[in-house]
Amino acid sequence: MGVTIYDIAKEANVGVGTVSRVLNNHPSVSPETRDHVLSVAQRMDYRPNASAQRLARRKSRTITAIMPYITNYFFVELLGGIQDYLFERDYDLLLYGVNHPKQIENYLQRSLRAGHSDGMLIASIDLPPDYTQRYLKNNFPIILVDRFNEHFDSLFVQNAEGAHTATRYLISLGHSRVAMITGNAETTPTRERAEGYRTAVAEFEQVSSAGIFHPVVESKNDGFTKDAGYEIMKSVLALPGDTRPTAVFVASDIQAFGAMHALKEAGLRCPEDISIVSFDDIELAHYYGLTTMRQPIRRLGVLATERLFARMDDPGLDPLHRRFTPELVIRHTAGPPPSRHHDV
Amino acid sequence: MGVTIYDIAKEANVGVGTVSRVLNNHPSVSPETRDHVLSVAQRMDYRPNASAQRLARRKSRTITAIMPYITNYFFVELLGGIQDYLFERDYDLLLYGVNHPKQIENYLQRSLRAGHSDGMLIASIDLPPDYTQRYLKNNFPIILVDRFNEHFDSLFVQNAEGAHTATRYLISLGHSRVAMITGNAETTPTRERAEGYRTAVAEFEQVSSAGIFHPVVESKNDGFTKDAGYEIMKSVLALPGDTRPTAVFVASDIQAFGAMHALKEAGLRCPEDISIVSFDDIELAHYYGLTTMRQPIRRLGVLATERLFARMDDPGLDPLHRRFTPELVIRHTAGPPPSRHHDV
DNA sequence: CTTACCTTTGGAAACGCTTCCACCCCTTTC
DNA sequence: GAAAGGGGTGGAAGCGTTTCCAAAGGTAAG
Repeated sequence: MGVTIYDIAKEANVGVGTVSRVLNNHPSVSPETRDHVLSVAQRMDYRPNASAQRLARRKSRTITAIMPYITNYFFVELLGGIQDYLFERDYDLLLYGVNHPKQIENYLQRSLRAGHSDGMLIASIDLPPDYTQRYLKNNFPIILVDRFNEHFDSLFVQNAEGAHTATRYLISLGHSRVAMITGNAETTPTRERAEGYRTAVAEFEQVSSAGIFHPVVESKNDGFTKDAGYEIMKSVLALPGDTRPTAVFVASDIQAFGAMHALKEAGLRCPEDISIVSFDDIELAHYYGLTTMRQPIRRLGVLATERLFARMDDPGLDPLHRRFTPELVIRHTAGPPPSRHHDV
Repeated sequence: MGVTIYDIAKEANVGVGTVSRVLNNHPSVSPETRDHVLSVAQRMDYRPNASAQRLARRKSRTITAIMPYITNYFFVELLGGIQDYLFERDYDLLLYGVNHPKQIENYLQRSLRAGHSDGMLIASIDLPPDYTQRYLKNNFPIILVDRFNEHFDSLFVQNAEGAHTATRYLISLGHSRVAMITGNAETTPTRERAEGYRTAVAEFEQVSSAGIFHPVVESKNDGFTKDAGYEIMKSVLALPGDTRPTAVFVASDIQAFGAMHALKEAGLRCPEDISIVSFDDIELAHYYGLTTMRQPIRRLGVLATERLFARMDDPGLDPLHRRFTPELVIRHTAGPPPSRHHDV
């Protein structure tokens, strides 16, 4: 049906080898032959067959990315970074967006087919152990983003350190009763950020924790939603007066939006009545004056892809584990606790 | 290097045809042969070669999606719909995200290679005329989303009608001096929505327009950003008192957020002092009580993909043009104009 | 004039699968 | 007992490239 290089070869009175060389800009072709073949190809509206090229080259010029559709901004930012890099390299991107955890296994399975793609980026997903083995065995180039695995290149932010910094900042403002609002209990970011929070609280004798609050029911997006933040903050506010925190570390900006809404509804002001520091620094955070921990998401995408190409070039590379320290961005949602505030 | 069906055939003492039939669940294989071949394949850790399959089948089981990274929410929602559908069908998604308009040409070029993908979804992008011809000539299955083209299936929202409804709603509340805030002038959604706005205003003698306001300088995302909304609203507020509108139709939720911020900064309340109706109904709109026109984005993604599969099955289908009417979602940012308000 | 080398070329083999055709053997039917 | 049919199988051909090898022709050196 389509025009093949054989058709071109016949029409141009040359061999298929020559046609192929012309089309691939191979140096050893005379200029006249090149021009002639090119003009014939154009005239016949030749379109190379991608599948045949992939098979013959044993390269797909495609990479796969697997990531959850969770927390939109993260996804879009990361993808933007990845695609910028791929565009330069003329690589295609095969995207597996995870809407439901059950899809992960299926996606990993598909990615295992030979010649499917030349490498893979896995973001915000814990790689199942059996697949760890299989990928290692095939020596398939894999980079983990926002997750750590000793066997693979991993780029991730230091959740615990970030949470620690955020909590210490609240304490440094004078708060002695703090709380944490976070996502579903068993998830990696929640676990790590809670750890940082606990450590910070434990460092100060005079500071006590009013608790770490999770969504009551397992909620979507690992619990990192505005609605979850709203509901959780309501239950925090329902605490008896003397056990109620004056400051809350919220594990994500998106939850912080919900939490602030609950505050407003309860007639409380932020930061005058309750201070909030959150995590992520999504675009809207700037807009709503959120004091938060910044993650360099787009940069993570670019660097991960860069590393993937390095590994595709040289699969023997030792796993590289690169941590990024989130940075405190001070805006207007955290201040001194009410008592002190009144002293001023 | 990898295990091929020839290796399996030899090991299992059968022909390659049989191996292929087993792996593809072809009916005419005896149960014993099937089990035996399957166990050999498993033992040898056989992984089919995707490129070879694509070449031999003349099908890639992949579809391409091209869309701008503009207005995050739209992108993510649409992609979610597309991927849900593809997952069921066991198809892969090749994503070309457009960060810069110059990339479009390159992406279209790549998609033109034979065997690259079985069909394509193009969202929020005007197809260049020369490519229209080329795709038509190849009879390549293409679906347009959020854009209209007579030659291809198109699914799109009725921007003009939506804008018309929004503006009429403001007028029905009693506003007689309204304005519109929108994106960069030459873009399709801006053009269409402005048209609906103009029509609505023209229908009422007693109503006058305070103008249609675009970003002063061309801004990113076609001008649909919070910052643009903020800046534009500031210039609207700078209008002399008697020419200042009491209601504004903002062409996107994201700009409305910025506009509301400008209002707040100027000490004005919404809707008491100035009413706002916007367009899109992104997730946050609900949260901030925005009265807006809802677009069924995710549904658009699902239906577009469904149609793409129908077309891949039968490329002879006549182009289908399906319009979706945006729906007015009344929340709390639009009310009667100040004068009337005081009368109450 | 011979040898050596370089540039350019043609074409076969390989990539790893699917599919079609021919064939075998076993039932069923008359 | 012969003919017809059908399930199961082997293997060749084909998908459309790339790449390697051999060879042709030309030029430079001896």
